[in-house]
Order: sequence, then C-alpha cells, then structure tokens
Amino acid sequence: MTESAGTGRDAEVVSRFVESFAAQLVEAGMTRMPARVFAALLSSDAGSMTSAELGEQLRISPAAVSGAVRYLAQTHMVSREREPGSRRERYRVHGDQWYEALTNRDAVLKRWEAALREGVTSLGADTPAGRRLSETLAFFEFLEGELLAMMERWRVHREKTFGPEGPQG
Amino acid sequence: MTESAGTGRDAEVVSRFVESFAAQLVEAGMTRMPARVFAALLSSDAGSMTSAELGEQLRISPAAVSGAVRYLAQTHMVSREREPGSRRERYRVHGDQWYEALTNRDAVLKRWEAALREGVTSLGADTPAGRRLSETLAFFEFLEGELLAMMERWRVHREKTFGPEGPQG
DNA sequence: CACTTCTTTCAGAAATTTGTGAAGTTAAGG
DNA sequence: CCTTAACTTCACAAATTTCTGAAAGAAGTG
Repeated sequence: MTESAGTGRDAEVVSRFVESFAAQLVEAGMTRMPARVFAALLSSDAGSMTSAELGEQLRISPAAVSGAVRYLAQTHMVSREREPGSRRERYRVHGDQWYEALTNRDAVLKRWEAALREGVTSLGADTPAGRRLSETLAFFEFLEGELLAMMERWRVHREKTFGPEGPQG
Repeated sequence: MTESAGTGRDAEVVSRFVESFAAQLVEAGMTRMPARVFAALLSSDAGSMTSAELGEQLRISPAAVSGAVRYLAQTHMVSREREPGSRRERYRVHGDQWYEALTNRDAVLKRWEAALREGVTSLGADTPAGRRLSETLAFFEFLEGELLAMMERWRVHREKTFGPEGPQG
C-alpha cells in the first residue's frame, strides 16, 4: 500500500484513476498536461491543490504545472486562489463552474456562426450550397439557446439530487 | 475572376470560405485535413465531391484525401458512396446526419462515465473526492439524456423552417 | 532592503503528428 | 485475363507541439 503520511488515501489508487481519466480527456481532444492537472484536482479531497502537490503527484516540472494551469484558468475549468500570507497558490475545481466551461463553447459557436454567415453571403443565399450553410447556421443558433436552457435544468436537477451545496461547494 | 469552366461559381470565393471555416474547426480541436475536406463538401453545391475534386480544390495528395475521408466516415460526418459503373467514389455530407455526429459524442460520454464510475468506487463513494466524482458522473448522465431530446426538438424545428427535405436532403 | 519561497518565462531537446511520394490493392472494361 | 483507373497503405521527411531545466520575476518576511 502506498499511503502518503496521514492522508488516509492510497496514492497509487488515486494516481491510477487520475491517469486513466486524464487519458480519456486526452482522447477526446484535450491536451495532455491540462487534462492530467484537471483530473488530479477533480479527485483531490479538498478540490484544490498547490503547484508543488500537483508537480509531485504527476511527476512534472513547475513549468509544466504553470502552463497547464494557465490554460485551465483561461478556459474557466479551474480557478486560482492565493493562500493568505504565503506566496503559494491553490488551484481549484469550482464545484459547478466547470460544467459551464464544458458546455459554454459559446465563443467557439459564435465564431462558427460568423464564418457561416460570411459563407452564406459569399456563396449566395439562393444557391444549394448557400442553403446548406444557412441550415447549418440555424442549427448552431438553435444549439446556443438549447445549451443555455439545459444548464438551467441541470442546476435544478443538481440541487434536487445533491442539495444546494454539492461536493465542496 | 477565377471561374472554373461552367460551374458558375467563383473558385476563389469558394476557396476563401472553405479555408476560413476549416480554420475555425481546426481551432476548435479538429485536425486540419478532415476539417478542410469537410468544409469543402459542406460548401459544394451538390453536397458531394470526388477524391480528385477534393484534391484539386485543396491542393493535397490523394493520400491526404484518403486519410481525411477515413476519419470523417468513421465519425459519421461524411458518407461514402460508389458512383455506379465506375471506380470513382463520392463523399457526401448527408443533410442532417452530421448534426448528430457532432452532438453524439455518445461513445466519448460513455467512456467518461465508465472512468468516473471506476473512480467513485476506488476513491470511495463516501469521501469528498468520491462525492465530487459522483456529481460529475450525474452531470454526464443528465447530458446524455438532454442531447437526445434536443436533437428531437431540432428535427421538428428544422422541418418547420426548411420543410421536410432541407438542402440536398 | 536583503532573503527566501514560489511562480512564470524562455530557449531548446524530445516526442508526436502530419502530409507526401511510392508501391500495393481492388475492381471496371475490354 | 490483361489493362487501367481509382483508392489505400506505408515509410519517411518535415513541421509542429510538448515538456524541461535554467534563469528571471514577484511577493511575503525579518
């Protein structure tokens, strides 16, 4: 048993899950380090870890942690907070916040829509290709609205199931 | 004006849209060649092109077309059909089929769920981390159902807006 | 304001991915 | 069955991405 001092958690079991879940994220298109860091945070009891802890668990350099965290913060999957009275930082999965990040590909959708609108205009709205692009555009606009409504339903469903707090608020 | 013989389409305008839309897809995580091939098919009047046509428009080798098409076919973004009495093949965006491909990350979702279930068990359902994983799992299960319902609503919405055929049904 | 602790940046080594040409395979047409 | 058109596979070169060590940059502390 690889049991780190006093945590009551088998480091190897944790690591096994972290790596296997990260691998799935990678396969779905996420880059490796952000995926591993995110998986580690997700399976930490506190829901947050320091740079040093991440480096140790994942066996990566501070530089790699820094890069991964920057990406995760930009995409709102993780938030950073300063430990008061210390230059140490904690990175945290913020309860529900990251579901939104996952579905809120809003910026992406918007850019696709813009590109498609361009296409409809330049290929001609009355050509077969133009009509196809129009329909695609309509789909994305539909999607955008649906995602919003869906997240609202999830919030309700979640409160019913897990209570207004949820794991680690 | 770069007008290819008799098509009535300005090749350069088409190309400009194809490349810019493909670029957006790439930025969202799709690999370059599949993105370009898909964009080209999407903006073709017929909704389908041959390998040669794709190679010419995108300036890529038959090998590259082959690889891209294999990927697109596997992910059901594009279907392949044989031109009768010829060894030439046509690749086609199949009207509505590809919306489903886009949202039906079903296989991916299922694998994430499996990995999470593993995690809940191995970290302990009654630990803080285990509870967090449980909630994540619940979210994906919720998502799965929602996507299904959403596509049904889209089908209805689409028929109302575009008629039962749609562009190149 | 020096000291220490933590984080970020950066240049480059290492690994991975991508696209090509060339050879191989399949199937239509004579 | 031989020829030829079309697609696929494969090994490799090129481009890109990823991660690291080293150095520089912040930010608390005495």
